[in-house]
Amino acid sequence: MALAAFASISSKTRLRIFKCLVEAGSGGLAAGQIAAAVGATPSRTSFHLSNMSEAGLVSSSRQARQITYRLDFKSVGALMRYMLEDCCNNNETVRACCVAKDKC
Amino acid sequence: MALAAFASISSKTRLRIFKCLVEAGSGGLAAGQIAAAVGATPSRTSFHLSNMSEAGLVSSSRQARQITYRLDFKSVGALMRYMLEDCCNNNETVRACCVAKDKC
DNA sequence: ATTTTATTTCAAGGAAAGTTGAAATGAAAG
DNA sequence: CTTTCATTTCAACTTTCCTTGAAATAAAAT
Repeated sequence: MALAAFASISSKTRLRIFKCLVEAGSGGLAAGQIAAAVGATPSRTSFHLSNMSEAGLVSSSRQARQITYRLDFKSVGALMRYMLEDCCNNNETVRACCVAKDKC
Repeated sequence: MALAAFASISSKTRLRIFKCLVEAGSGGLAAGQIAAAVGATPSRTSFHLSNMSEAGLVSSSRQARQITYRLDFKSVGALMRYMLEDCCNNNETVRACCVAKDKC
């Protein structure tokens, strides 16, 4: 799942969608609004959103005709934790960057 | 640079190399040792190492015939910070996961 | 029922990345 | 200066991913 998440956010368009959804917060955004915000076609946006969904980065729910996408902040947190703990073995240099900006 | 770094660690083999270099610590490992450790051919390993080098994740230096690769822990820390700060806008849920395991 | 709006799915073509094995480089040793 | 060892580069092939535009689905309004 971590590999898929890393692959997902390594696309320029998807990282833009990601940031967009961070700004939107827990309320999320409809697919069409996301497409407009990042300047991509609906079908391309839909493609990228389902990629992000498979990677566990976003969740979705339908309200009438619109489908709202929300960033799964817990899942993103778990990804960061995986990186820090499982990949970096809690390395101090890396950990310090996560705690305070000036340590980095 | 962040995009390249995410793309780099989204490959199974490269993530294995990454973990291998975390274990090796600041002393690093020679290319051949890395290849043996991850069970990949020298040429494939070399390919992946130069990908990681371009992404800024590792540095290298030659000692006689061997080339030692080291993980750039500062660069990894900066990547984590970028993710937390620039991408996630210091979101509390995400930040909590980086600070303490039980919060995640 | 038909139309409109929002979104997804599909097929096809193009671009990028991964793999392999052989050849090339660079450095030390005989 | 030829051989050996460690690593990289290259070419060819395969696989995977991205993009586009058209068609399909899903829900609401007329």
